[in-house]
Amino acid sequence: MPDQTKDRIVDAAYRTLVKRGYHETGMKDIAAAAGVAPGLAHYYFETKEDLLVAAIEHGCEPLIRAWEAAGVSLSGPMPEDADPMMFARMGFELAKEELKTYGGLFLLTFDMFGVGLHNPKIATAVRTFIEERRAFVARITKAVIAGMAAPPLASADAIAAAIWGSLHGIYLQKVMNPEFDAEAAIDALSEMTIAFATRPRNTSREEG
Amino acid sequence: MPDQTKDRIVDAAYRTLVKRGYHETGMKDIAAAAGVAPGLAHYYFETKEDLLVAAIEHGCEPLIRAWEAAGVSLSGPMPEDADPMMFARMGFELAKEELKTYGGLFLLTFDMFGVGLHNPKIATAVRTFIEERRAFVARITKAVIAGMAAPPLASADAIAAAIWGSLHGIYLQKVMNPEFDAEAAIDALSEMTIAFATRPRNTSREEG
DNA sequence: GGTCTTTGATTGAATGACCAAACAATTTGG
DNA sequence: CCAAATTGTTTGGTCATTCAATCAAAGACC
Repeated sequence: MPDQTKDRIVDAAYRTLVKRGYHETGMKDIAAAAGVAPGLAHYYFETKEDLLVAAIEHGCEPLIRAWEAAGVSLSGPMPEDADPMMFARMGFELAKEELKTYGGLFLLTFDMFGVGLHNPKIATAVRTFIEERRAFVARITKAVIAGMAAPPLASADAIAAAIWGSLHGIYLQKVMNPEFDAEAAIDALSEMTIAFATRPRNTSREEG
Repeated sequence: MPDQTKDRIVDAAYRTLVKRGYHETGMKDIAAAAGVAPGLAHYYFETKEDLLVAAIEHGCEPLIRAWEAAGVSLSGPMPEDADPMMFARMGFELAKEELKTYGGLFLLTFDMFGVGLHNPKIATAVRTFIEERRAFVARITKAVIAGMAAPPLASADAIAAAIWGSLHGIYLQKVMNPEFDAEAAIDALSEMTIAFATRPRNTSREEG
């Protein structure tokens, strides 16, 4: 029952951290939620920080599995045969879906960002978290650009950073205010992005 | 010397909070940085939270003054005579400038977001902070849309939310990793946005 | 098969430190 | 002389982490 216990602790940590936030939940709270003595949390995780990143990874699992069920892997390459524009459209649709289904995860993610601002261990976790996902968007972006009639001035990486950033800026607004219409914002982003990707060659060029 | 002292405390709070973060700085640290007894911080600010929002407002002042020097006020209306596209372009340029000049402010802002996730008083401060700035972007967006040959499907508010979100998503990446090329990302966002705003009428329409 | 030993899991209390806020006392300035 | 400003300590509580002690199960030895 040892591994199972560890999982129980991580799951309890996830639920408690989502509900109360990193700085507002103590190790005791997590241990209590897992039905376990306070000391045991430290037996499996040296520090509270380690438990936070474990909780986030735990929370991301279903989301990553959803993506792979849709035929995309976070770290793997793009399927050669598929239409990259289809992935882009699907990405925006999935983003809307995720926000509805995994709201707690986004809450915890922004909490982690906040902690990472002044906590070196969490900061490196945040950096790899961001880079991994941004690189994923960049892969799709690159494929889309390859098929554009009028290729953009900006690099695929820069565009990917803007798109990933926009999605997370929208998530932020939603997390801070549940009344906020995140779907409309993602639709707007989708409209702009897709219009840009499918514009005809003769459009007048702009300089940044 | 009473008001002056209060300002000294707010300024010390701003500097300390930027350097060490909300949860890592104590009232004593702030008081010490202001060269003042610990109790005095509580004399002027009931709670640490109040001091945080005061520090943020203090940090935003130069930025707002810079905008007004450029002829725009955060809360006021758009100037009737000016070209809205010019404001849009200028906005992106100013965003790049701000990130270079007021990096500490953005750090503290994201810290505030993180605190606001589970702190009601800060949460309302964050919501008005976001709404104020998003409304500002929406005003420009509305004016730009009015001049578009092919008006968008999305509402001005939704587009503004996507653009404001994108900027802050880019700020986030920069704050979490100083190596990140935020200027390139803002240029990419600018290119996409302006291309979308200036596209000709006959572009094929997309559905979200 | 029955004791002895080891190992890892688990407990719950103790440690040591920190901090926001409250407060009583002192100073300053008008 | 009074009120506002300022001090520095006290209070009351929290929290991550440590640690010695218990427990259960699995071998090892006879």
